[in-house]
Amino acid sequence: MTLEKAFDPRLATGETTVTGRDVEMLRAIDRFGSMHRAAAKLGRSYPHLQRRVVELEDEIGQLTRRERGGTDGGGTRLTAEARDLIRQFERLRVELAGVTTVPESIIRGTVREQYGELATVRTAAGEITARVPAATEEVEIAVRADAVVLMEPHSPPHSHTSLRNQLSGVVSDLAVGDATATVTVEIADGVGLTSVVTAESVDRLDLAAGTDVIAAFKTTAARGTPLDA
Amino acid sequence: MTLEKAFDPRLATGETTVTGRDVEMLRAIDRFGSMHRAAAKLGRSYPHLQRRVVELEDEIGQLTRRERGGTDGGGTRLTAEARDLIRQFERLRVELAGVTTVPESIIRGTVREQYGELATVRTAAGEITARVPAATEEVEIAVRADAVVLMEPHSPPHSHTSLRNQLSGVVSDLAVGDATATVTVEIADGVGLTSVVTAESVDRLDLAAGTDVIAAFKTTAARGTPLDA
DNA sequence: CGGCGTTGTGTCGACATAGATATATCGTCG
DNA sequence: CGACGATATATCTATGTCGACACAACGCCG
Repeated sequence: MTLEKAFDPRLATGETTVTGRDVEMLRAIDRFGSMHRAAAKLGRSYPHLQRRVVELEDEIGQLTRRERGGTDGGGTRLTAEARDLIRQFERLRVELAGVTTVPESIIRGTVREQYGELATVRTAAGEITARVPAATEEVEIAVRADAVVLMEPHSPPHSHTSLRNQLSGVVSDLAVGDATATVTVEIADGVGLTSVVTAESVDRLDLAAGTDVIAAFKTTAARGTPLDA
Repeated sequence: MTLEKAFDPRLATGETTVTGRDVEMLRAIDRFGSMHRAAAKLGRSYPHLQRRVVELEDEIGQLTRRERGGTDGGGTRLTAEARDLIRQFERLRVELAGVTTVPESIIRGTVREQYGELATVRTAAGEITARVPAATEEVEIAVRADAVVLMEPHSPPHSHTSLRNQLSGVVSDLAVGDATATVTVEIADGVGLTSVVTAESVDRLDLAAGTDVIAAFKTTAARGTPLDA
């Protein structure tokens, strides 16, 4: 049974929350120039759509310029604020989609020391510093593959960067795609760390199954979730 | 009007989707040992809760061991699969929450060349390679602050890493918190790139307002969203 | 054997959501 | 002044969700 990650993005303000349906509605109004045609194209009723527009504007401010009468009977156009709203929502959707799309690596460990929102965690691959909620012992550390940097093993020590977790390992799996490649580095027995890099980086770092590499990631990119509770 | 990013996590399988409410229900069953008490504590009706458990099990497989009769009247316990499900959901929630919590930097640009899912984009801060949907011209590139690596400017060139975007700039803002710090680097006039690093990295890299630094991020961590549409 | 606290069902009604329908209003044009 | 196509609004109805209530089945115990 494979469970797929999914989500519903929302933009919330005290009272109302803007949903994907609302954004779809605004897009349709923008494209078709009137709420009537937007409602028709979306297959939803005009009265509810119209009320929703008013409701949103009561909360968020003017989103449309609605005019009735005139040679074409009138119509509705979006304001710049509405377009900003759409862009903001789209960015959120893309960012959230990244979470469900990008592979993540899970490393179990036990918390050694906690510093505010950070902690050092002992794992099979050595000590890792990560974001960990307070007062937890056993944790799972999750690292997104697009946050894992691969480095040549014999390069000078990278002490002058903010990459605090640097784990040496061996490439155990390499899937080169169109323009990107998914690389899994075994950093300890049975512990893999997956990274998504450009195909160009695969060439530049001379990566292949069996290659020695250093997999690095920032403390703030590693998130621990409690295992107990 | 500030709109807060929000989301509803889900775990989807062909037919049913597991919602936060379902996970909360499983947690309550686990804690109180019976569906009746779980329903009471959650303030929801037993029949619907019970039906939902059966419905979920029909889709996902056995989640509970339900027993009736006996000295204590029976009760319901979770299976290991149910606990896995809860953990998986919690990880998703944490990852998605990261998106709404971590600051992101937005850089506008125009696509120069597209390679599959990647593209080089001309921006005010120079060329940047990023993930960009096909057939778009004007884009906004979003980079999460926990994916931005800070490096000393005079260190040897980091050509032996998978960090393809390396932009030099000046620290324009520095907010040191409990254990982490939010650093904004001005990489061009009016273009800021925000990074969240550990307080220790601030010391190690000797960061302060006005310091020269290199801000780097992976191509796969930069996501473009179309501006036109 | 009856009591108890469960799990398992069936059914009803309250409530919110959304489409369907009807009507009023508005402003330009022929 | 009437037609047209849009906005604005009231109201009815279908639908789905969920709590409320009722009742059967189960299995151990006193």
